[in-house]
Amino acid sequence: MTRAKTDSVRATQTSLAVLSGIKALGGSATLVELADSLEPAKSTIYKHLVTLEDEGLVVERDGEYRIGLRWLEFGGMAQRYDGIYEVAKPEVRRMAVETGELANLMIEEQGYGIYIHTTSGDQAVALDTRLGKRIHLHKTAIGKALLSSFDDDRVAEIIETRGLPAETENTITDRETLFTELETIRERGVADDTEERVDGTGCVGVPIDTGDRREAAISITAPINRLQSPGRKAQLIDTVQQAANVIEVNLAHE
Amino acid sequence: MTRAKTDSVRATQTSLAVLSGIKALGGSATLVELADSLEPAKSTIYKHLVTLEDEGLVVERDGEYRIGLRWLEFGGMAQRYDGIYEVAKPEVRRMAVETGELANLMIEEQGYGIYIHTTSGDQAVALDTRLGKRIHLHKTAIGKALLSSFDDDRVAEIIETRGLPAETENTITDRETLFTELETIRERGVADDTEERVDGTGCVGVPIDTGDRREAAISITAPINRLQSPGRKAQLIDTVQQAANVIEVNLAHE
DNA sequence: GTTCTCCGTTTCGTATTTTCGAACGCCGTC
DNA sequence: GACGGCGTTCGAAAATACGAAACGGAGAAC
Repeated sequence: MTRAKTDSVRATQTSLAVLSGIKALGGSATLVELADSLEPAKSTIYKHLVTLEDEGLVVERDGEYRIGLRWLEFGGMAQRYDGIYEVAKPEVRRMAVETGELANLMIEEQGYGIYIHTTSGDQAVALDTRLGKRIHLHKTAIGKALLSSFDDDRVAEIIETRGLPAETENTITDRETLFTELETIRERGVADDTEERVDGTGCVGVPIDTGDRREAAISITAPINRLQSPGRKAQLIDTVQQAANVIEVNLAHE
Repeated sequence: MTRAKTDSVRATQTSLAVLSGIKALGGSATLVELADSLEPAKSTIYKHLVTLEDEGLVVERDGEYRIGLRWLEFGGMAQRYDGIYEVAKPEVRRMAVETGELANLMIEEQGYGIYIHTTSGDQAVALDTRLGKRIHLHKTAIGKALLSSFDDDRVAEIIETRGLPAETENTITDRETLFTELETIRERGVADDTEERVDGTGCVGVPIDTGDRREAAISITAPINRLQSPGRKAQLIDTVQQAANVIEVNLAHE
């Protein structure tokens, strides 16, 4: 089908396709639903489901298959591998409490940004930026903050492998525009976006100097009406920058 | 009903064995380390690693393979499937803040208990009860609280499939002792343990009535010296029971 | 009560893959 | 300049994942 470098283990890919199928169908699905939406034969999917259930990666309940909690066992391990999560977590929470908005922590992996922690304040927008959510880096302030801490070669490589797909009308889809913006972010020390990923919301984000660990960034997401008030925006930027500072100091002291 | 023994997809199991191998080696490992600790040939493990890396389940960094953040993508989905997580999360946090101890939320799956949320207060013990941690239900107060909300048949089935292995000298390993204890827990409405899973710490936990959702329980973990002071223990029990109440009310109102 | 329908489950033969062990080539160290 | 450790590639043989079709049980329809 696709390019054959060191060709992969097909059965593993099939298993993952089944898992992705469950996810695509909203988190739970019957065998027939999966067979209809996926390529492999029903019996094949069934066999994979049985295998995955044995391993705890899939659970059957009320006649439907859903993602198992075993994923958290490995996920929790990946989440705290760097130690960044544990240091940043209290500061992210403080941002959410102080501002009432949605506060996030992101790490780059394989050219994508992954939210490894999010906390909602009491006026926070309800969004899909949940734990484990994986997005293109160019689509949001926190992702652009991450990109701004990479050198141009690395950014170019990410653009090449992951592309610059649009999400809303405001998403940056042009390579030159993105590089210009990253330069601006590096000068100002803060990234922002206005309805670049989700209509009606925007973010302010800053990168975190993690020493020799993986790059990370934090952000605050807010509805645009609050974000467009200049005083409010300055306040949010201040909060994010202070939090980043605290995290950097604590990381350095570990 | 009966285990039909539709034989499993072996390659998928091998992939998972590789993942478990990485986990067993502390979260990161080289190919040779894995080949030494696992059954399959080096080249086989290598091929699986390449496949898993393509999928984001494994990431290579500094010459070592480690668990990828993609696990959080599915894990986050499993975590919040029931809606229990989001309702309980703020109350668990409140418990941690009020008491300064470690507060936990657990759900049963396939006969095991999985911590789907934990929060540390400012005096909390440092423990391995992290997000996604999977333990035998009989080994800890929160697990016994879960068991106390099941009927005897279901408890018997779990004992049969998962056993009653010991963790410390105080772990309950006898079936009758466990059933007696569960009866006591049902009467008192609260479960506790003293060094039954980890020497030096104990817990108090209560089950949560989740309606028709999956059963859940919350607990507070503390060092035994604080837990053995009667006034303190009563205080912790009170906190846990109140939190459970709030969660139950909020779940019913959804 | 009978038929119909849907869905999970099982069977089975074969072509496809996984698997293994050996060999290769890279890189830093002795 | 050889050595040792490592990730990577190769080819052949064995193992098994796969698909098509059939089974059977539970409701729904009539």
